[in-house]
Amino acid sequence: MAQSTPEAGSGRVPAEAVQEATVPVPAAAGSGPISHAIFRLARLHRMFAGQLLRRIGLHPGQELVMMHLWELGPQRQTDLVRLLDSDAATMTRTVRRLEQAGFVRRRPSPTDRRASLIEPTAASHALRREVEQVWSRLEDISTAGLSDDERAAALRTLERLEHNLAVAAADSADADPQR
Amino acid sequence: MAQSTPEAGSGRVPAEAVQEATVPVPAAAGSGPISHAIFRLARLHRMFAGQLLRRIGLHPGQELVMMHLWELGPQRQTDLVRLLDSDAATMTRTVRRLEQAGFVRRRPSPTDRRASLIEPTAASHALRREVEQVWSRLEDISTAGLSDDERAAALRTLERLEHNLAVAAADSADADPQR
DNA sequence: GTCGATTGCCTGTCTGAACAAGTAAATCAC
DNA sequence: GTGATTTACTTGTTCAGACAGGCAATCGAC
Repeated sequence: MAQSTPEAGSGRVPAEAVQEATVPVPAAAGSGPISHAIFRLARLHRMFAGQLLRRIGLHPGQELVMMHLWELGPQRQTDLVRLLDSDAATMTRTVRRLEQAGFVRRRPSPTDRRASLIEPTAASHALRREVEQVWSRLEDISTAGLSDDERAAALRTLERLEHNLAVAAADSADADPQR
Repeated sequence: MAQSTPEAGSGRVPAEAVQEATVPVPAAAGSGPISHAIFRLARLHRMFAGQLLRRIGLHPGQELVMMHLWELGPQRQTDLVRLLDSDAATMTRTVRRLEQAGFVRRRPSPTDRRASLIEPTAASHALRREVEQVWSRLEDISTAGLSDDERAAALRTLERLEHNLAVAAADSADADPQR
């Protein structure tokens, strides 16, 4: 988040200052306004989520692993990778850190000696409500001042952009099938 | 991006498969639908930008530094940090890598012996058009099938969400001014 | 059964991003 | 001018994420 607001620290933040901080890339923004907006929104959103998660002892990304484990029960790493559309290498390290933090435990799979089952610990269940509060807080903040209709419209917009990118990714993926 | 589409690789990707890949977090998504949509959109967008940038020899983030240098001319690192709303430490390393890649050069500031001026090299100017093409391509893909009105509406939506988060960030920043 | 391919997982490496801490130069207060 | 503070930058550490490579267990074709 860097220095957030250099001139702040004392009193109220004027609306212009917020507007300023909202548009950190005024110069090169002319090129792709929507792309730039996605980029900036993503930055802020991730930063905010990171702040909230830090207070409960999780790093961004770890909460998603835990949520899946809480909902679905013990999973192999491969399953987690598929659920999160993540990377096996990243999952190896994320699980190890969660294990070191005491939030998950590994148990050898009874049917496949290559795999191990990752399961949430009892200690982790205390986190669950906090994680849900973080998500709910994030949602409230993001959609502050929006009516139900506007939220539905915003969701459709986001999903439409996502769908466009997903289709393009799938197209370019089977355009060069060298993997 | 991981394995994109496990069952693909042969022919066309059915719409359901795209939809599947579009929603990698179906389970825990019920909590904050908009937050989740932002998260997924951001992931895809970043991944796509990364793919395009990789072909021209840049890593995500580096292109923003270069765009500012091309537009504004030589800048101190502090200026770049402020323009990108980034971090001084990150900027130190990013500039070093761009320097090693031959895209920027450092020159000591004539007026401030603490600072150095970062300037784009002649070699870097060949990149400029390619970077602009990447941004334009990304914009086209993201907004495919949207009318001008819909693009404007999407932009307003994104900026509204961004504004909400920016205000909340500013508020929580001057709520605890211990920094 | 045996051999080859696939699957599950790990390590190494490189990148951005964030935080903490430190150094050196410039600026401000007196 | 002297001392305290601020500024510009660097380094160290830790995290996620992506890619390459590698090992061992499993599965499939034969």
